[in-house]
Amino acid sequence: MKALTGTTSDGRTVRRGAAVTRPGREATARVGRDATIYQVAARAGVSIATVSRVLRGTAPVADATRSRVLSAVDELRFTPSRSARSLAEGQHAANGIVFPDLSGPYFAEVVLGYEEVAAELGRSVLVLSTHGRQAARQMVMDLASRVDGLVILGRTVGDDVLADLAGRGLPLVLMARDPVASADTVSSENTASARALTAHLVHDHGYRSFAYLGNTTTSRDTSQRWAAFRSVLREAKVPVPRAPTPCSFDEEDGRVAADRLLRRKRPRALVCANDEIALGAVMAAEELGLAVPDDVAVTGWDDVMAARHSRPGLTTVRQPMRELGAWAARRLHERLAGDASEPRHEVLPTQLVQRASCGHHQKEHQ
Amino acid sequence: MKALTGTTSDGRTVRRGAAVTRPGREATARVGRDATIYQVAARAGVSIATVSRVLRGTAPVADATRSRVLSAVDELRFTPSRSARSLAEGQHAANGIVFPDLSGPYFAEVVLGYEEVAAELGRSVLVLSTHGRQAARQMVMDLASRVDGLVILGRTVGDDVLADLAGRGLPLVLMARDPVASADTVSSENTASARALTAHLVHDHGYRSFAYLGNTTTSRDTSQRWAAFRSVLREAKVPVPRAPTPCSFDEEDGRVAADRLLRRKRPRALVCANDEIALGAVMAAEELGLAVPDDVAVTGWDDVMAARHSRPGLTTVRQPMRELGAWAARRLHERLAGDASEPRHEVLPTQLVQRASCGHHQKEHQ
DNA sequence: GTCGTTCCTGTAAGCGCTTTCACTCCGCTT
DNA sequence: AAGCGGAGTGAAAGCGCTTACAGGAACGAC
Repeated sequence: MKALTGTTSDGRTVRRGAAVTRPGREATARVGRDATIYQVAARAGVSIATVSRVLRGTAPVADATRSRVLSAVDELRFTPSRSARSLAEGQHAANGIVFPDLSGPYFAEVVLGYEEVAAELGRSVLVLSTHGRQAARQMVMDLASRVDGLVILGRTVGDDVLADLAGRGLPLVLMARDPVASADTVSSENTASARALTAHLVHDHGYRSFAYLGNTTTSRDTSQRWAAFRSVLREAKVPVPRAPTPCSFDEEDGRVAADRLLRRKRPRALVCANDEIALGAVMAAEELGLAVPDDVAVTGWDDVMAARHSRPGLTTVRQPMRELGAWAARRLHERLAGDASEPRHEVLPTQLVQRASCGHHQKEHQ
Repeated sequence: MKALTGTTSDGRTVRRGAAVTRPGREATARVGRDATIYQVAARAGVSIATVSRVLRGTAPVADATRSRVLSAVDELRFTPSRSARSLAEGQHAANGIVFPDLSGPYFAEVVLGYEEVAAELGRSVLVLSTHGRQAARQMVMDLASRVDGLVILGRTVGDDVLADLAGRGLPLVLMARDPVASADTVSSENTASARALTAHLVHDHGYRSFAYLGNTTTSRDTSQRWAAFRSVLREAKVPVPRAPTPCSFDEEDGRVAADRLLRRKRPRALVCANDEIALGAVMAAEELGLAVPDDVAVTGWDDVMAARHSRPGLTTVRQPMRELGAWAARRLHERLAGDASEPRHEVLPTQLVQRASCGHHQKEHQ
């Protein structure tokens, strides 16, 4: 290492010095300039290559050298710069998840399941909620440049964006969305369970007039449920509502929509696109002096916590929210590990949960 | 631009070529190599500096040049590399949020409020849930190297980690945690509302025997509530429980803890550290054939959705969960914008929500 | 005409890592 | 005694941007 060391650290010292005095850098709140690998190398009397090797364990390093490097790292509280590493490696060791809105237990649970597995696999996770903003495309593209792979929920962004992303070779996992390009997809089962739910209402309870609450254009999940709902009614020769009663996916909107609906007609059963709408609907019914389920039956979807505690207990369909996120995280990881097999389209099972809001049963569950 | 252009693009072309053929790069799933600023520059017949200027708008560029660059960008579907930009700028344009666990409506709402504001301010957000993992320190440090600022909830990590982070000049906002170093903090009001809640139970309802359910060591919030609860009892000369009944913050644990407790003693009122525990406790009471609130009163904290829908309605204290996240995001942004003023310690107001689970009132809130 | 000025643009030096290549020792074989 | 292979290390080229600095050109003003 003779004179070389000196040269190295000197050369670098000059650079650093120049950088520090360099004007024009906006004054961020950052104060204590982090140590760089050059400083560590200088202190340990080795080259930066060796420091890197010690830290990453990519090549044998003599014990004596290693420990010198390690103490230098320690003394300087050195933490390698993530962006420099990413730039050099061409990887981020991070992946993202995009959803239309984080509100509501559904998205929260999905993100939880995702984060847990991703963290386990050593990947950082970036979240982006588009909130239906106009700038969604831009935001997603920006996110894309920070990650190695992306999970996208529902119809957050258009097919063109997906195609663009896929075209860049960015591994994608789509959730609750129709397959696009070469991306993997995960969703939970909708058709069979929506059929089972509707059949239960028609055949076990004998209801003959229905309404469906919820938007069916913003999500593949709900449009599938709506379609299954209709087909069961049609097959049973029960009047089929022309269209769903539009309503966004929160409680207040469910309450308002149900209130308006119940003042006009009086369907015997309200099938709602998710639990929050359903809970809002129950509230609206009670405000109008209608008893649930005796005057009007109500069902939800998801089986969120409040569904279990509400009065009456809400009949709903449980979907494996965390598992959806977890599956996506695992699949993305496989892709990033080099799996180039055909896209997979996973459908996770759901479960009909009968409680009191849809009517009284023989063996009451609640 | 004469021969210069040629030189530039050539020189770069050689580099790129070398990079592409360069062996050893692990085969990630990435396929379609993204375009770089060099290719855009070559195509538009300008230097990379000009491309950068067009894209960032940092200096005047002739209209003709600008449009040539823009078309090149378009044709090549160029998206600047985020890591290169971060490295050059010394900034990430991202910030992170760390919490012990994402489960439960509380954390979900905080994160939502945070994400919404951060995104609005043009910052990407990284989330990290430590899940009480051993590697928490490592994970947080890793996260720290990817962001310009960090929000940390509760006692996720030790003071030493915080000091280290702060020492590096990383702006920090602490939530629901005792002030440390020079970090800003936000929390919601605990003492006054816990006093009001307890006083209501003692004075308005006249209860004389109490239990407190929930861990008080893992969070400043709950330990403050516990302290306030005790002091009101002491002042009212009501027997004070020696210690809280330990119980983690989920429903199932609440149910189990309450079940065990109610089989031994029979406190007249159960004050719970959050709504989930309370809901679990209500369930346990009912399973034991006890009526809520007639045999045993129960109160929660947070006012999550299920609290409103449960039977009986849960008396609780509403805390501005989203606003906590939003405040943190805004404060962090101010810090990053250069605000170097004294650390702020914000306390957001809460609100006592009286429903039926604590006993019957004159004017029933339901 | 000459001399600022104002506009545009290019050159090149970083930013802080990773990794290839080359080279020096050493201990062992033949 | 010459050769070989492996272990350990350093030099330097990249990774893809941003930006200070240095002109060149066009335009008025005197």
